[in-house]
Amino acid sequence: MTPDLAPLPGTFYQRDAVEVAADLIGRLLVRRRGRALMAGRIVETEAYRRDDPASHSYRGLTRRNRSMFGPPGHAYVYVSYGIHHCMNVVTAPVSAVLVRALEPVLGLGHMARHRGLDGERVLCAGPGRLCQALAIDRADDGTDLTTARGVWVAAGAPAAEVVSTPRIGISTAVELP
DNA sequence: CATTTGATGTCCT
DNA sequence: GGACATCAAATGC
Repeated sequence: MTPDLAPLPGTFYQRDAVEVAADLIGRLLVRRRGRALMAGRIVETEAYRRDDPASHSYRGLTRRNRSMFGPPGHAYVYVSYGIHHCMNVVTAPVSAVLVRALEPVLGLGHMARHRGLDGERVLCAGPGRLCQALAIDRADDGTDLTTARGVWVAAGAPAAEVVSTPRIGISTAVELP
C-alpha cells in the first residue's frame, strides 16, 4: 500500500492555473529532506493568474516573485507577513497555484517535530502551517517539481469532485472564485 | 466562544 | 509608512 511517489510530468503544469488548481486536489505533495520522507494529500488550493490583481505576478517581476516568471512546474515559495512561508506551483503563463492545505499521509512524526508540537494535531491546515510541517522555505524556491528531489507532486488519487468558493485570506479581487 | 494583537519580509506609494 | 496569498497567543464576552 505504499503510494506511488513518482513526480508528475511537466505537461501537468502547462495549463491554466485554474485548471491545475482543481487537478491538484487529491494529489500528493511529497517532501524529502535528507532521510526524512513526508507526503500529504492536497485538499485546498488557490489559483493566481497573471491578470489577477491579487497575484504576486500582477505588478511584474521582482526579486521575490522571480520563480513565477520561470518555466511552469517549478515551486514559488515566498515569505508571508515576514514570518511564514507559502508554497505555490508555477503554471502557464506566469501564473501559480497556492497550496493551502494538506491531509497528512506520510512522515507525520517529522511534520509534528517541524511544527514544534507535541499534542497538537493541526499539522498541515493552512499554507503557513504546511510549509512549516514540511520544512519548506525560501531555499526551496524555484525547485523543479518534475524531479524527485526536495519537493514534488505525485499522482495520488485525483478528486472526483472539487468545490469552488470565494478565496481565503486576501483583500484584493475577492470576487474571483 | 469571538475578536484583537503581535511577529515582521517584501513590495508598494 | 502602510499593506499583505498568516498564525498563535492574548484579551474580551
